[in-house]
Amino acid sequence: MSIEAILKQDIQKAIQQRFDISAEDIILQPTKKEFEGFYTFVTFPLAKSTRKAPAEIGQIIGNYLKNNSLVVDNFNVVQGFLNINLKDSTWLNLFDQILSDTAFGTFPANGQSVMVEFSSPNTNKPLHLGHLRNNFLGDSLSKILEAGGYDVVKTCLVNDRGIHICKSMLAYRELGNGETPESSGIKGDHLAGKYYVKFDIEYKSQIRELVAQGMPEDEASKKAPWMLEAQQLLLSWENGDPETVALWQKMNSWVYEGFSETYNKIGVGFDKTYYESNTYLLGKDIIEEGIEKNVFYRKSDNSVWIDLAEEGLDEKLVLRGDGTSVYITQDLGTTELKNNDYHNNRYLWVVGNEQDYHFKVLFAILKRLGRQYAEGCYHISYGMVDLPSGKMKSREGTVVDADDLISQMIQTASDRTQELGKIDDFESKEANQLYNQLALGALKYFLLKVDPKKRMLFNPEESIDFQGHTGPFIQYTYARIRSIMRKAEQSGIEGKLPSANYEVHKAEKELIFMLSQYPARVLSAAGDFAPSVISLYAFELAKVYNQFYAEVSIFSDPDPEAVQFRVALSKVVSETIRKALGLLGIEVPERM
RNA sequence: GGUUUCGUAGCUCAAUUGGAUAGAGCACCUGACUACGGAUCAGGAGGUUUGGGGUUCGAAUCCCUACGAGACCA
Repeated sequence: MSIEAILKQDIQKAIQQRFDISAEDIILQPTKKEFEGFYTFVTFPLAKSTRKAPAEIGQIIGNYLKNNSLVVDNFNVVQGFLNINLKDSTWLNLFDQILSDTAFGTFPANGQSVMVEFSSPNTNKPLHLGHLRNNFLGDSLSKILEAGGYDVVKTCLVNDRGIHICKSMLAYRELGNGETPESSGIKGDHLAGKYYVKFDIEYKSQIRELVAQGMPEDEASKKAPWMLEAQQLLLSWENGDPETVALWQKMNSWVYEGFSETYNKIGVGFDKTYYESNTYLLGKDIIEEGIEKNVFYRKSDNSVWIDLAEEGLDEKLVLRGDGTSVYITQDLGTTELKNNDYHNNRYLWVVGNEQDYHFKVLFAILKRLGRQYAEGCYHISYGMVDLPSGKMKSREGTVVDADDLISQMIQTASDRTQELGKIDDFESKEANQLYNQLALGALKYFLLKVDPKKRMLFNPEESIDFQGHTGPFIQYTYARIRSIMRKAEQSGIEGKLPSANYEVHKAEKELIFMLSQYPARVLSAAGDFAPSVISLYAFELAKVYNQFYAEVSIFSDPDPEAVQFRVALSKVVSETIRKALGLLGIEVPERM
């Protein structure tokens, strides 16, 4: 049993014996820094049932613990807060438990399988900052859920067809002059994006022309020649016109090559990729089924609808009058397909909060249709990334391109490292690897430290910071410990637990306490789908270690037991940092 | 217009889900045994948690309201 569980049980006994009340869940919180102790029990809730003052209750329970609990050393009471200190032997015990747990922080398989869909790019433009938040979240969550005991399937649904793709195809056909990634030296996804922008420029000028001729603007935007042509191209594609399909395949293959380069660079991958071009026709049979079951109904124009007023939602179109799909139709079909393919217990979608309503509708429909798997469906809704100038808009060219950003970060990592001159003996390959680790560490940490649900601001100047609350700060702490480990090995010092009468230093207790929290944080991150929980933990652990490091001397302590103990502590901290950052998709360097 | 999310130090974010004197980082000041890695550590300053009501032992957190920002549905 864990120390914390023992402590809770002892408190429960205290309440039972002293007040004759059976307390259900005992909740302990970490004691605030300005007070003495490590665990705090709040006694206010017991005031009513015991008819005693909170401070008195604290005294009574505290005294009981001091006399009867095997783990408690002493206590103090401030108002209704009972602050508890553990015995030195208990601290050593706690550390021993951590030390001997080879799978510390990872949980055995829980028999649950979960599918995480994320990334889901469009093939008409390269990835930008918003995609990075999505990718990092999805990737990190998959790792966290795995550590939490789930069997995880990572999937990606590529939006590879539709009017937007046809726009870049059209612009390329008209203005491309046979340009290729090879001939132009432009990365494939950026090349496609270039023509998407060209379409928009030409299209807008066509609208202006029509408006100048006296046509109202909304009509002009529908009747501009290139818009009509793009729609024509979409029809040709749907009819399988060989020329159109060939162009589509050619451009998409460029994009995929570009994407895979970026995915490799950021270390993200998938177990299964679905393509919308294969799934966009799915869902229509489900519409038929829904009509038969009277879940859906037809309107006079032949369109099909569902009324979700009972769920507090609106009336929602599920199939157009001309029989063509809308987004929700495809999603119904794709979800059914996923379930047929994998039969998972849970289906998660990492998608921006702009689609909150869409997913509410999707899940509500699945429930109405009686799909069992609907219970396991969940939208991991995350906030948009804003810039100091406001929202990113691709049409206004204010997007932060993912590839550009990564290159900039690598450059900064390289400059900063060379300035410090600590790795002058590195081969250039080693050095480049380090710059990559630092650049991605900084970027991933920056995007993952914020609660996913909240929208966040991306300030380019702050994000490239390598000091303070950043990925490189934590990486630095790791590298520093590795340096200590090398020294310990050289001098033949082995890390081990001291004898039972060892007097545990305050800084050592702080470290053990932080370490002991790790497994609970993993579970909490998995439960809340929040990598930020792990991010903050890694930072706190690194900070506590740096305080420890400044406060005590590891190698020059006269007591050899202290030296060995601190080496052991340092080692576990480094491993825990490596694991925690690993859950964020961040690598750790031996030196930096 | 309807629905919905949010508003915390100058800036970016926390606050163990209703608990103590609301905490970190950046930026700004002051300091750190000639030191096991200074990409670090210690300290200072910085707050009416958007305003106003309410609920209770106790509110940044829950309810109402005003203002401000975002998103979605047409």
